[in-house]
Amino acid sequence: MSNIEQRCIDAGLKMTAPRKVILQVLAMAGDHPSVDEVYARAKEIDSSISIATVYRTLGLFDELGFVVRHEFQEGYSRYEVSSEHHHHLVDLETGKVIEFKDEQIEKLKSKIAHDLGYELVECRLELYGRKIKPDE
Amino acid sequence: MSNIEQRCIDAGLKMTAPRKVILQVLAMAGDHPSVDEVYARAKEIDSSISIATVYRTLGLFDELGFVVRHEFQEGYSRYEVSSEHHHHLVDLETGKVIEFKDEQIEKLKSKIAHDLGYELVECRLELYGRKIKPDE
DNA sequence: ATACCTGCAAATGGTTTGCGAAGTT
DNA sequence: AACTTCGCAAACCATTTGCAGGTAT
Repeated sequence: MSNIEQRCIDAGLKMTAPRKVILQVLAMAGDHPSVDEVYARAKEIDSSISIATVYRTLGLFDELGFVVRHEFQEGYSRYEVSSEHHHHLVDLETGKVIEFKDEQIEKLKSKIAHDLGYELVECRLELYGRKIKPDE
Repeated sequence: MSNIEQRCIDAGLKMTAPRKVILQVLAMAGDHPSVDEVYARAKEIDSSISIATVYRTLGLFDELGFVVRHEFQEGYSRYEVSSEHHHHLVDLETGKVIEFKDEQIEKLKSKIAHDLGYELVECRLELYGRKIKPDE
């Protein structure tokens, strides 16, 4: 039984077939799939699943903190299994999402908020860039 | 004639009544109004204006770089007259948007992108926080 | 005159939701 | 049995768009 599955049970959720399928999809996902992608992957396991359930389940998992919902500048949401705090760089040409972590940025963010008289609660930091090719 | 109005003419845009009204609204706005807010303010000047025109005009001004479109985590867009590069801190309690600039952050962003093999093209940096009250 | 613009209303598209049926505990 | 959860289809809602009439240049 997966880590999240146990946490679902602890949270009092019923372990239904669709949820197990979505959990399985998330466990296998090393990327940042959109709802449609999660739906497509889930359907390969059980074609009877409904996209409404995918939306509901991902929303639920987000509320419970099992996944993180991102809205990069694409017009739809992507989800990732939550892990250590990090930010993202989006490849403007391929759409590929790269994760990064930077201690200096973390400190700077808090400091800036503080200097403005605010306690930093959350933040969104996304870099959008183009891959540098050695030969140009 | 406003600065942007001149730039519209230079860009070859026809200076129609609706555009002048929206320009006037933007010139008066010191904040980050949503489309609905721009629409409401514009209607006070000329009630015949259509929200489709507000959407079209703001989209056009955004393309031309006269305004900047933001999508804070609210489910709709806000616009601001473009000025010097800066980022935003959103007050989670009031929704108020505070602008800030930080040279260190700018350098760090580029460095991070570079270290990942990318040229930084654009970025989104939003802080969300709660005001620190002296008595707590 | 002729592009370009506008208002209106309909369409879009991702996301949410009401409902009755089905599943979990 | 009691309460969730599901699939389906309809509803939502911000935004976009087709169209036919209007307007700046």
